[in-house]
Amino acid sequence: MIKVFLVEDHPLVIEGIKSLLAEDAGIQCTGICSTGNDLLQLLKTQQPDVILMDMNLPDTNGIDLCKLVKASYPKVFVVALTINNQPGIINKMIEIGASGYVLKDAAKHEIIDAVKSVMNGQIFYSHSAASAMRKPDNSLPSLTRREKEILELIADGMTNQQIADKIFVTTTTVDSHRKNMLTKFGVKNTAALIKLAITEKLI
Amino acid sequence: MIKVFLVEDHPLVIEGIKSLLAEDAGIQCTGICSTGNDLLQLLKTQQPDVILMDMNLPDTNGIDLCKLVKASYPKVFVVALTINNQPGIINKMIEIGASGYVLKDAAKHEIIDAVKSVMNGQIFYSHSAASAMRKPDNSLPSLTRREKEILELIADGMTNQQIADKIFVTTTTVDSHRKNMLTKFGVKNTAALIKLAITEKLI
DNA sequence: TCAAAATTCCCCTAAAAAGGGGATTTATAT
DNA sequence: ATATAAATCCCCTTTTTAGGGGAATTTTGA
Repeated sequence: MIKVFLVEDHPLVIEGIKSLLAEDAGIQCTGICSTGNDLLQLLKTQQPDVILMDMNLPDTNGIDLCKLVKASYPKVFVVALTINNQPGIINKMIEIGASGYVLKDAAKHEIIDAVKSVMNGQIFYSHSAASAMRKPDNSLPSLTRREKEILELIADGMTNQQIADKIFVTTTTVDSHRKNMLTKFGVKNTAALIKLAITEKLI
Repeated sequence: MIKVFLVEDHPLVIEGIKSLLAEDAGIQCTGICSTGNDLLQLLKTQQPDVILMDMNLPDTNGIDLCKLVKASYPKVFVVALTINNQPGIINKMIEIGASGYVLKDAAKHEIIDAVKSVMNGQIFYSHSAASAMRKPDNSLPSLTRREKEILELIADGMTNQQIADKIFVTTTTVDSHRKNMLTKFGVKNTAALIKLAITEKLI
């Protein structure tokens, strides 16, 4: 019997997954919680074989939570659940020790497939996650700490001058970072940069 | 026996709602489809009492689909399902004839409550939808057709000049629209405008 | 039908961003 | 230790946007 924990904050999705898992006699859902903290508490008393973990939790994000879980319980398999298929995030999750990635638009059977596959030591990708990754070079450049900080201030409507005053650098520095970002993302102006940053969840 | 159609494209949410509805003996789910078109086809052969309708479908949006449904089948109650609680959309849906609005983070019982309430002729809001509306003046100005068109081009990185050439107006016209949007949303520059437009799902 | 909203267009100036070229000093990771 | 990346700073010019006025013509909804 495979024991599964479910970490998910949307009651409707919880219901959906519960009822899907219930259809398979070899799988038992032994724990459900809706926050990262709840999961960490629950893990102190019992460990499942597999954790189905939503990437967008109220108190944390999938990357950090997965890191924490794998650090303390390396033998527990983590399968990421998410609505957004960002190849960057998928790779990041696998890198830090997750065993699978299932998009919420996955077909019904894919949840059960995922649980069983990772128990065999395989890495499982749902059909749509796999196709998202197959797309040629979908990997975006990443923002440095400073760039992210500045980009967020730009998105808030601040000018180079205002940002410079706020973070105690000169305007040329801020402008350099801005131009750097335009170049590295291959966009022509700030408007396109902001759009890309938000839709790709860089900020 | 209340007959319910479910229009939803995420298999996991379908499962969740199906299993929730199955818990109530007075409700029967007589049709499930995942696109607006499928719903319109299905309605030709049979009409339910209530339609639970996701607002984000692959081929259409909730507003348009609800309009179409209510135009042909005014006696069918429509309950909107959504993950994002935008007070503007909530009001719009009720305005065009929907009978309820349930957020996907609603508690389990709220789906069944919603179905039963609207059958009694009431307007039903899930707890979180209701609290979203109670927030003082959360309503954002809306974009006109032209403004939306131009804003999308701005977000794609085009300058006033390039947009003007594309839509066959002068640059001053494009600039007027841009400035209008800055004013009506109370933001200082285009970067902040794009951020707001994307996060509020205006484009 | 008729007022309100949307769309279009023009003037002006000042401020900000983009595009080009560099260069130096910290960090940081192999 | 030492390349590599990140962060800082400077020059220059041109383009674009912002901020301040208006005003005419369509559309559209009540």
